[in-house]
Amino acid sequence: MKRDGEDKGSNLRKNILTVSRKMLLEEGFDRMSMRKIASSVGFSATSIYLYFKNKDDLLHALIEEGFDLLYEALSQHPVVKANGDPFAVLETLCREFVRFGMENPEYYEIMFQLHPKHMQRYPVEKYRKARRNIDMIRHTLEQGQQQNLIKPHDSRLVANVILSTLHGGISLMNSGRIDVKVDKNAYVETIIRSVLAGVRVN
Amino acid sequence: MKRDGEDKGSNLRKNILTVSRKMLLEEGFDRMSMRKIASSVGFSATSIYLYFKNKDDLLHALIEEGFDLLYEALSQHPVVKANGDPFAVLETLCREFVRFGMENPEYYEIMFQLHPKHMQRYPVEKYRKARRNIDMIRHTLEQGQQQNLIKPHDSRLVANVILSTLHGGISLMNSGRIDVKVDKNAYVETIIRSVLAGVRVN
Amino acid sequence: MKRDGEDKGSNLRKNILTVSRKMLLEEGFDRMSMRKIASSVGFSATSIYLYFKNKDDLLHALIEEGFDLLYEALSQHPVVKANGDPFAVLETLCREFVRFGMENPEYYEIMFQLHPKHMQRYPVEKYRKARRNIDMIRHTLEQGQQQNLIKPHDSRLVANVILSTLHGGISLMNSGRIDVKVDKNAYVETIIRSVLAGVRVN
Amino acid sequence: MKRDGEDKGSNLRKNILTVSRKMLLEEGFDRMSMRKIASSVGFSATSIYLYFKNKDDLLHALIEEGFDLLYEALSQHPVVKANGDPFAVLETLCREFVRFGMENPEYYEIMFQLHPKHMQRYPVEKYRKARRNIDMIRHTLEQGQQQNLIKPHDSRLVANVILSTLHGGISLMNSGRIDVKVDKNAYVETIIRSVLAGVRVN
DNA sequence: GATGAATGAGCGTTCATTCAT
DNA sequence: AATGAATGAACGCTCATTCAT
Repeated sequence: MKRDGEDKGSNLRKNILTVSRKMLLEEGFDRMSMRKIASSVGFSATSIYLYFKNKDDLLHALIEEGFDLLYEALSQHPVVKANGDPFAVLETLCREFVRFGMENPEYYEIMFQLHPKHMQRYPVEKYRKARRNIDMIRHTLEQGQQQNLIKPHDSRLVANVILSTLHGGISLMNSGRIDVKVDKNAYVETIIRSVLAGVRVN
Repeated sequence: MKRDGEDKGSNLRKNILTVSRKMLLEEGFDRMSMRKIASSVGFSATSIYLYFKNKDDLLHALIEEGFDLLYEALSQHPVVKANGDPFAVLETLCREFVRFGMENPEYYEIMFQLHPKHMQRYPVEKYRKARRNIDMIRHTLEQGQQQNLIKPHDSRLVANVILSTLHGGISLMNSGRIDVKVDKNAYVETIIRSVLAGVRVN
Repeated sequence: MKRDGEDKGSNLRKNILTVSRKMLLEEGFDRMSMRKIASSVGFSATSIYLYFKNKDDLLHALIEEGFDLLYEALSQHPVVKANGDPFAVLETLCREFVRFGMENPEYYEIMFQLHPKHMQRYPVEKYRKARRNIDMIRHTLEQGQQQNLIKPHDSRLVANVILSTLHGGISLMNSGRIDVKVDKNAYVETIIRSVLAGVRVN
Repeated sequence: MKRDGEDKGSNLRKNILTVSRKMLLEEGFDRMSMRKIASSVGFSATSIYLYFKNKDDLLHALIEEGFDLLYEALSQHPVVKANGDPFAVLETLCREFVRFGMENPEYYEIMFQLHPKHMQRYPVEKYRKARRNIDMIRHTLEQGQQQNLIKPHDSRLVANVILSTLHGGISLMNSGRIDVKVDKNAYVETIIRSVLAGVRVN
């Protein structure tokens, strides 16, 4: 039941992350405990500390994974890879972002909602991973601006505004704050269209 | 029967709420504990239970306070009371909402971010207070539509989308997820302008 | 909801006892709390202390009630009142005792099982009430002895033995320690018959 | 995986059981608390949970110990091991049972009086240990029946009745409900004799 | 006769973490 | 590389009781 062949070496680290992720997804962030993770991964509670300094450290690793996953989802999408019409790319980025957020609410929570108290200890170098995603949007905006498809505004600012618009939708959805009488699809669709409309050159 | 709140000018009850709010702001929701509140307010842990049935009850009282405060801020604003140009009213509502969110991050968190798990026990009658605010936006939209100033869309849907756009900005700001290189004022301004532009009849 | 006409005077005392008894029967002894009793009787928690010095005091009053009730059941039974054949009386006393114990398990518990810790403070004068019941058995035995129907043994001793035999049955039944495969009626019947057979002159 | 008990010669585990037993005796079951046990055994409250999953688990371990001890006392008695005259064996079993009950009131209470509420979580496999003891009585009865020494009644039923007769005596004695004027030895002796007389073929 | 305010003590339990091995 | 033993701190909550009014 415990260690089998695969657990050798620092595979344990990966196992811990996998289990944590699962627990995060299934039970939520604050129900995720070191003990439960340890016992679920088949090792003693102490062993986790061989791979993660403390709970925050593990948490930060999870966040990093989340940003990697998101980056993967965005950057590997065919439309994005094709790198054709900046507008189509932008739309894809938006849709993928929303999809990611709604399909991985707990991941999304630690990535974008987690209380700043936990972020103060977030290692600086890891912010880069978080920024990669917004940089994709920004980059796409700039391409569109060069082709006169997108309004010539400060791309950093606009990218952040786009992100926060999408975030608003995901966040309210995930925390059940959207009026039950509102159709979820229409809601998402409206948000995305409003984002695109906001930047498009008329 | 005590513990009902409204009745009685109980200072302790108010103190508890004040301290809780502060603790919420400074330490985040899940670090807010009954015991800490009690000791911080200078009473025994038991005493809190004279005024609040349990932690959720206290939490709900805080949320209610937040919605009252927000409603006050929105409904009492001169421009809103004047009830003139729907567009001006809408802009005011947006600005006030953002201001409220950024000036009261502690309230804002429990009002709009708190995990649904805690909302399950939220007394139904209090939902009305939460809805009052979005209804103001909706109502304004409808007035604008009648005057052909605002696009004729489903007002409920649009009101929710507006709210989530504003929410996205507030939320990311408050949780420190906005690029430090982005000017906060420009950021907020852009969001509000984009909201207004989105609904305006061209 | 609270006080109506009947509560005047020390009727409250009776109400408290009634409610306690109900709570005792429905929820068991250690779930019976002063607060719950108070709120259930419609008075403030403090009011109980006007009528009972403390929880033990209330408990002792309940025990006393129990013994009164038992005495009532035994002494008022037609067969007992008729005071005819001592054997018939003895059988009746046994049956009534068992019935009482099985129909009022929680009462029975505080009367006959409650941890001695609680009995140390039991006021001496109240022991008399407890003794009245066993004295009835004893008295019946002596009557039977005079008529040469019952073996001439120390009646006090035998009465106690009879009581403990019955008690054993009740106690094991009530605490679920009797083999499920044993028919409850046959079990009780056997016990009672064995008690009677044990004292009968052959 | 720890906390399984049998494995490991853990002193602490034994200490916990010893202290619990003592506390049970001195203060009664519902005054027995995990924290008091811990501090009495000289460890932190947390440590108990390294050896027992929870309070019920500890309780069940105590009960099990009790049944083991009782079984030991009964099955290892010379007369019982000799397995000669069923009547002598039966008498021995009765005497040993009573002796055990009176010498180990703390064990006895949880084994035979503890409120069923706590038995609901009692692991099924442990019921077997509880049954072993009554089965010895039953087995002896059957042997006696084969030799025409004991009345041919349903052995299961009779065994249960015998047990409850003995139990009644032990229980009332241990809870101080026996008239102080009754000689304890005569009392016990009478009970045992009445049990034996009840089953003997005349 | 009755209450509201308040408390100290206690409960079972979970948690992240440390340390010696 | 991994563990077992142990802990301090905390948590939400309930309880019997007191006291001033």
